[in-house]
Parts: sequence; C-alpha cells; structure tokens
Amino acid sequence: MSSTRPERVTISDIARRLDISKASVSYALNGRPGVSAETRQRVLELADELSFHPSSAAVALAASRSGTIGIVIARDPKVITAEGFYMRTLFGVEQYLNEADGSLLLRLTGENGEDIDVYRRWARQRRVDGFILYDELDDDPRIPLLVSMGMPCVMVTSRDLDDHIGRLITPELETVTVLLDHLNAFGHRRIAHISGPMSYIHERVRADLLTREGRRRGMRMRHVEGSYGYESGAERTRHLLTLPARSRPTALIVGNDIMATAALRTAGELAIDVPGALSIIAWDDSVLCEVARPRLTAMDHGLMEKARLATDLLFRLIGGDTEPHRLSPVGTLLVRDSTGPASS
Amino acid sequence: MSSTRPERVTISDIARRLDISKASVSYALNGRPGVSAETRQRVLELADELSFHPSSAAVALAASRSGTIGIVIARDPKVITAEGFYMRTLFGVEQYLNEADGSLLLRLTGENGEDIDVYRRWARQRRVDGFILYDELDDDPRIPLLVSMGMPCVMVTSRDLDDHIGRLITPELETVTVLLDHLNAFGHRRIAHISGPMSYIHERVRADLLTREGRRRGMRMRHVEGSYGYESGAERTRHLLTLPARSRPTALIVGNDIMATAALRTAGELAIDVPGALSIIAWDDSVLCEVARPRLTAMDHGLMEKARLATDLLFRLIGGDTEPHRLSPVGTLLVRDSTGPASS
DNA sequence: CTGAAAGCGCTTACAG
DNA sequence: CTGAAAGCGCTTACAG
Repeated sequence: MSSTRPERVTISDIARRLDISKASVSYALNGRPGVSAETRQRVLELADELSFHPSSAAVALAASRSGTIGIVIARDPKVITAEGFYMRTLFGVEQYLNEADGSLLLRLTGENGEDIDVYRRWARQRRVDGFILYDELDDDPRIPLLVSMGMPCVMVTSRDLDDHIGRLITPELETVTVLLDHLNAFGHRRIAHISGPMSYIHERVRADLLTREGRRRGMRMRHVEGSYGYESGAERTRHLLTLPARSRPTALIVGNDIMATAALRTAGELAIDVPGALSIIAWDDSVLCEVARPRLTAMDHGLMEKARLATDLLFRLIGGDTEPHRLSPVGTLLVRDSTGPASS
Repeated sequence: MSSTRPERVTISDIARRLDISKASVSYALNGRPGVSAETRQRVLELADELSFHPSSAAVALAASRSGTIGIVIARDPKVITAEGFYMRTLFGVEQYLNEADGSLLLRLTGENGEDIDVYRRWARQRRVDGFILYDELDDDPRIPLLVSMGMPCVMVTSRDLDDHIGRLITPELETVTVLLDHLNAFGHRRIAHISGPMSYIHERVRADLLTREGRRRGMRMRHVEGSYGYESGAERTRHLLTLPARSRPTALIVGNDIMATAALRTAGELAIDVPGALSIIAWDDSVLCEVARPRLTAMDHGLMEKARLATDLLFRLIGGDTEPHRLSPVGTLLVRDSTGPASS
C-alpha cells in the first residue's frame, strides 16, 4: 500500500536519545513519581516532537488493561436501525470516551443468543476492561459469566438488585407517574399499554408499575405485549381500538417510537382522531415522534447523558471503585400534539 | 467485584500439560505447519477443554496485528442518530466481522475535525489494522496521513481515484439514471435537487451527474445545497415551492431521508399535493420513508451489503492484496406513493 | 531520583 | 516434526 516505511517510535528510542532508562521514560509519560520535573519535561517534549504514541498492545500486555470497553447489542437489525435508541446511547458513551481517551469495541449480533459467546471470548482474550450491558433478562446469563471471570460491568436497567455488578438504574416509577399524571389531568380513565417484549426486565417493571399506579388513580389499565416492530404496533393498536366502545382505551402508552408511529397510523386508518378521540404517548422520543403528524408526545430520557453516566460508572469500577449502584436522572415528558382531553 | 480469581489460561499451561513446547502449541492453534496431526489434535482438544482464548494483547504485540478495524464517524449527532444510514452500515460491517472474528473499534466525534487526531493516534498506537473511511472530502487529509503511516484503508466513496488506497465505489451514474428515468416516464420537466453539503465528494458527484444527465434528457435542472438536517430541508423546499409557477419544480430529488421528510411536510403546509402536484424522491431509504404519508419513493442502496463489501476489501488489503478498487452494486428504486405524473 | 531486570503472553525464525 | 530462544514494546517492583 505504501512506499514509506512506517517507522515506529518506541520508549527505547526516547530513552536512548535522552540517555536515560526506559523506566524513567515510562514514569514520565504516565505522570508517575520517580522522575525529576526536569527529566519529565524533556521526555514529554521529545515524545511530542516525535509524536510518540505507546503501542496499545504493549501497554495492554504489560499493564493488563486495554483501555477499551465492550458493548454487545443483541437485537433485530431492522428495529435497531430504525429506533435511534442505540445510536444515541453510543454517542453518549463516545462523548465520555473522547475525554477519557478510552475506546469502544462494538459488536452487533442477532437476537439468538450469539452474544454470550462474544462476551466470553472478549473477556477471556482480555480484549476489553469491562462491559456495559443493556436489555437485562430474567436470570440473565451474562451476569454469572462475567462475574465469574472477574469482569467489571455495568447493567443499564430498571431493577435494583444486590448482585455486585454495577447498575445504572432508571427510575421507572417517576416516569410512570409523569405519564399517568399527564393523562389523568386530561381525564383519561381507560388506558392501554403496548409494551415491548416482556422478556426484558425493564418492560416488566414498566408494565407492573403502570398497572399498579394506574389502578391507584382509579384508571382501568390494560396491557398488551408488542415486539418493538412496526407491524406489531399496528396490530396491537388495531386490536385495542376495535374493542367494544366501553372498554376501548382513550389513551395509549406505547413502548417505543416505532410502535407509537404505527399506533398513530392505525388510528388514522380507523378514522379515529388523535388527539380528539385517542391520546398517544411514546415511551421513547426520536425524530419519528417529531416528524409524525400530529407530533407525538414522548418521553425524553436523556439517553446520551445516561450513557455517559453508565460509562463513567464502568470506568470507576475498573479503577477499583466499590460503589456500583447509581440512579439515572428522571426524563422529561415532551408534551406535543398527540395527547389531549379524553373524549368519553 | 468478584470473589473468584480469574485464572488466565495461557499457551504455557497447555504446553506444560502436554509436555511440548510453546511453539508447538502456537503452531497447532494457528493451523500452521510444524506439528504432527496428532499433536495438533491434542492441543486443540485441551484448548477447548480449558476454553483457552489467546490474549489479544500478546497476539497483537507479537504478530503486530490487532484483528480490529477502525471506523471514525465525524458527523452531527442529531443527524446521525436520526438517519439510520450509519447504523445500517455498522450492521453490515458487523455481519462480516462476526464471521471473520474481527472486531470494530468505533469512534463518533463531532464534525470539527477532531477525527483526524483519532486516526493518527489509533494508527500510531497500532490499535487497529486498518480503517474504513466515509464521507470523502476534497483533498481529504486522512488519505496522506494514513498512507504515510502505512495504514491500509478503504474509502467508501463515489470517486475513482488512483491514489493507492482501497476504494469501494458507488456507481452514482446508475442511480442518477434510475431516478431520472423514473421521473421522465412521469413527464417531469422541471426538477430540483436538494443535496447534502457540497464539501462531500459524493454530493458533488451526484449534483454534477444529475445536472448533466437531466439536461441531456431535456429537463430543467436546479440544484440547492442543504445540510442533511430537517430545518434545512424544510427551508430549501419552501424556497423552491414558492418560486414563480413557471420555474417551480414538479419533482424534488432530496439528499437524505430526513430532508425528504421535511420536504413532504413543507409541501403539505403549502397545500401542495404530493404526488398530485409534486413528486418527491429520497436519496436514501429508511423507516422515515416507509412511515411517511404518502410513503416516500426512495433508493435502497443495499447499505449492509455495501458495508460488508468494504470490510471484505479492507481485510484483503490488510492481508496483502493489491487490487484495491471495487464497484459496489447498484441500488434499487423503491417506488412508493410520493411520485406520480407531472401536473404541469 | 534513577537504572537494570524480569515479566506480560504470545510469534517466529533458527537449529536440530 | 519439534524445541530453545529471542523479541514484540511496554510496566513494575526492586535495588541503589
């Protein structure tokens, strides 16, 4: 490819040119004690001049840390590319990494459990220093696996469990409260929740809280499970909106932006006015929600900030911190045009 | 975090237990000649039993290849999270990587040129074996930088240049032909192109080809530059649709899905019927196009397949291949509801 | 504050 | 076919 020889600059080169030991160069470069201020200065200058960057492999091998974290996403490509959820999340992670000079090893697998092998391999290979985990499952197999290998990890989840992994916990009750209060103020009494797959802990937590808190407010709550996909959202909505008038919901809380968009379209096809005859809320905001007509009321969960917090927590754990749980901030309801007074 | 000691298994362990040399273990594991079939077999079995995975750092250091490729995306987070372009692309890369057992180091930077530092650092650190580059610029600074460091790279681009880096070239002429023929068949004579930033080579190539090929067909072509963002798409559309009737376009070719959605909305606001009075084509397909009403006619460029090809090409280059240019397949026009016969 | 040395876990000529 | 040995480029006790 290239005619120029890519001459590697190593700490040996720097040591030789400065006539000091490699150890001193290393100490100077890493800001460790053990060198005089003057020596440190000279090393830093020469390193800069030669635009020296340490071999990541050598550092990783010697110090047994790679400076990189891993994220493995096991989701249907179709949904994931449409949702924007993960892209925002990745951006948040990257913002942190850009400052901390860490890096991200990313793997997108299908949803057939191939992910677990990737975790095992990366951990064994010491390719990463730790993982951020999403989409917690019941008896999630990743947790015992990674714990047994001594791999630090942070689960971004809705459940607070004392299992000694890091957890960034989404305060779902607060979200549920915001949503229900919003609908309550509009006088809605019959509310349906179209969730994502109940195999995800966070969906179960949301469904449970929604049911409990809705009933506490005297609402009639109904829950149906969706898959996050467009078709599934459309189908569930059609089912709900063709129920007998007296049990038909006047408001829909929909698990993601795609299904919420589907719900909106389906209402349109059934000639049901939104928000006149039906209110719709999307659990996650995105361009889809902005661009829909009427624009969809949605929760902004501050995904980038959340991801940044998760990354920070993981780096602390890797650094030896022992306080692994943290609460992520409450989101904001973006009240747009798809919610209004109850009709019946 | 964990109470269990994560006992590393190394090739020394395997060598000791089998009473052979580390070299033999290495040869056996890597499928190299130099060991008897029987020894190889025993090594493989024991490795499997101990679920041995070589330290990636040690391999990288000794063999000076990391098995990972780098992608640095320098784009506005807002656009990137909405577009779905990159998420599809990443999925294509990952599909290849899942099979080739490679990995992806990903960095999302802003668009202020911070990316170049990341390229330099990763190359110097030998963190990656090569890069896939997107969004080629005029006199793109990444090319001389990476070439001078002997870093293999593949530019996914629209321009065929003989500069000895890998290039996966999109056949833009074919796309332009498909789009114009489609509009031509509907009798459109006045066509406007809302492009992305002209600083990108691919946008320039498209604008030039569109102008040339349109004129060759006797069409009146007009080009305006957008930013890929929603507002920009809306603003440009408003401008075009409020031109005097005789120069007002009857069809819009819009540089991405977001701006196309904006164009559709804006037409709606101006009470211009789509496709009755105006046809709209999106350059890139996405859920946004599917979900819009009317559904947007759009090009499906087979982004996943393209990304897979790019990754394959890069791996070949890393492996020493010397045929760095390749054509990516032509896309398909998804004819939906936003295009129809010209009105005037 | 500084240097000599061992070691991280592999790969790769080089001899047998 | 097999083994002993050097080396990849760092870090990190350990002595001075």
